[in-house]
Amino acid sequence: MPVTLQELAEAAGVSVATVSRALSKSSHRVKDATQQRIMALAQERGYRPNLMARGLRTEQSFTIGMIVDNIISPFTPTIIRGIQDHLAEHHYFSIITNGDSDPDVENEVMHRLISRSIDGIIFVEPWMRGRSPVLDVEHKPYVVVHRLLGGTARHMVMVDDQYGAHIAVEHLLNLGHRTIGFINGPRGWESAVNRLIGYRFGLAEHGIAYAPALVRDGDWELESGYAATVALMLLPERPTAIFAANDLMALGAIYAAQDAGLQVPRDLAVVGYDDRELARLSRPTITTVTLPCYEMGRAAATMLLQLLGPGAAEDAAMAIQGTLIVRQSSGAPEGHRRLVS
Amino acid sequence: MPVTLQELAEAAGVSVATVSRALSKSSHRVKDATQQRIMALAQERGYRPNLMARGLRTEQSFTIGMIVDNIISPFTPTIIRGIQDHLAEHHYFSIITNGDSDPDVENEVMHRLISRSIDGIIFVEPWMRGRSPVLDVEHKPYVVVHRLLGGTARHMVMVDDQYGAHIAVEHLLNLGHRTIGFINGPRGWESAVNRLIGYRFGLAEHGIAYAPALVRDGDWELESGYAATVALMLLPERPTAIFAANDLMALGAIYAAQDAGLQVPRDLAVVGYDDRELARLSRPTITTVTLPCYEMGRAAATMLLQLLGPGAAEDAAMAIQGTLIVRQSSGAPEGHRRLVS
DNA sequence: GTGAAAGCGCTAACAT
DNA sequence: ATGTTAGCGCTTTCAC
Repeated sequence: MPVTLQELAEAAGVSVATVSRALSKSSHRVKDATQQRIMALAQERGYRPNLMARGLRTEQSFTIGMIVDNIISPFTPTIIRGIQDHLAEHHYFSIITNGDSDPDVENEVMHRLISRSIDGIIFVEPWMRGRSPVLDVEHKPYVVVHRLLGGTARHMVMVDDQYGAHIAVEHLLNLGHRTIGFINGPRGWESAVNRLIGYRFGLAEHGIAYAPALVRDGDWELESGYAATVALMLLPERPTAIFAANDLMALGAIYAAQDAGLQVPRDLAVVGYDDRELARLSRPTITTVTLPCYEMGRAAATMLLQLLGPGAAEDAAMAIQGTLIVRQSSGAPEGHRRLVS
Repeated sequence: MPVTLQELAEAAGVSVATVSRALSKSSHRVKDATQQRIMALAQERGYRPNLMARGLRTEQSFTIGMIVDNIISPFTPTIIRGIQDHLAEHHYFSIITNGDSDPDVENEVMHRLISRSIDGIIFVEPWMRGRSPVLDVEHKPYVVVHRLLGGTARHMVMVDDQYGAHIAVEHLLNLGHRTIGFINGPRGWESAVNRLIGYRFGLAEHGIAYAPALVRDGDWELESGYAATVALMLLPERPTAIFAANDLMALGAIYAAQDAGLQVPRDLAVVGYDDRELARLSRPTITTVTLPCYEMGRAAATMLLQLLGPGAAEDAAMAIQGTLIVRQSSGAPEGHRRLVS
């Protein structure tokens, strides 16, 4: 049977109140001698507070809920890890549940989490529209990470997609490319919109006119990258480089180029996005922009714990920047000097 | 403020005990009329039981702990998903923590989980040796999934690696191969030992003598698969097929073959293990044996909930079988992925 | 500086 | 069939 405060109190010859005070940094002070004695005793008997009892009393569980869309999805585990590492440093634990792309499931799960007296919630790629009336009413703070389909949340952490697309395109421009195809994600995705902005901004900076024909909408899958590349190769002014909005489509682009007898990067440079494992394994390896999942997770956890602390809860939206990882698939095109590594 | 039993009791004009009984299937019966009235009232006011309070009383939290080695690892999320899906069906939640390949961390985390009154624990690829004195003393049941470094646990769910290796080799034998190289994992890994047994058993079944020279130890990484293949190709009796103990090394084998001017599968057939994403993306796509992570997770959760229920807790060890996925690398006639839609 | 006592929301043994 | 009561382990006034 686990050791309780009462047992400690009897053994030390004091009251439970004193033991409680000695073990937690309470406002009331305890005489140093007794404090030492009690702490030694607790150590010796292996006392561990019953957190359910404490939570019942203090209305604080040191547990937060996480509603992820699906834990089996490429970026989610890394985001979770970022969250958990920060939580662990503050002695918080997390209960993770899947929302399964269903607002009803998310809603039900939210209630069940509240039922467990969690202190707050982090939504990872949720399907709800950014505001949760339920949580607002219950005064449970929440933070949204990575994706938000419409609406805005008061507290959120996103990727800086404009920046990411910008550095990708800039890399190709610095290599001397002037005709750069862009295989984007499907219309309607926030990240697709922002990556297009970043792409256009990069071109504009270098005084290159935007040509809509160079932009194709993929669906994030390899096949769509392949098809888009085939189409781009048929253009009168053939692109010498392609920026794909994710690594999967970039790999499709590479396969299409190879099937057309082109060599990557010699005949066609390719840059991806996400830095998935495949970008390190493919031949050639793929130059890509990292999705800063771990950092986003950490940022979200930091934000939530701040909300849990004292002080005003101001609205906050963070955008985390990825970095460019240069690999084999991008290279200086023939006749051009490599300007930046 | 959340609705409590007491509020419901006052509103219904009965005692809290009656409300409690009406809402939970207690052994004591409540008059149908009052029961209906109370349930309607609870529904109307959105009553949700405070699970911390209930847990404090019943010593049951309907929460289990999960200690995974690292949530960012290829198989873990799928195992977790399997566990969570089964738990959800029984209204259990799970608290997931990382053990980080460190028995001390695992131990500390275990204590902190107990402190939260979890009902049981599932270890996913743990570093502890199979038995936890702490949990045994606390009478907290636990199940180990997927990997166990030495020792045995009373309750565990593993992969049937002998079977997996067997069907892989059998596939190659059925294709007519007689000299089959085997790139295994490092010595000392349980799964490497078992996969070797499966390999040898497959050969023996077809009356083929075991040739130690055909077996190489890799370290699970792509490069080791590459190096092993280069070595195997130099043998006097060159293998016409290679079975690699994971997909990464299989990809290394394919690259080595390609660099040697050989075509896969025409000149060398390759079979992997795990069915990672890369097996579907590489060129050629890789024939492989699935690691039944989801099923293992489900089995583990089932086992644990059984332990939590009434009845004797017999020791149990399950081995789950994967299946063979035939793709291009072993010469599947119609295993080609469609690239253009 | 320490103790006594109340109570968080719930269930279960004991009454009626 | 329902009410009364005790208590799970803890924190926190309120006394002294």
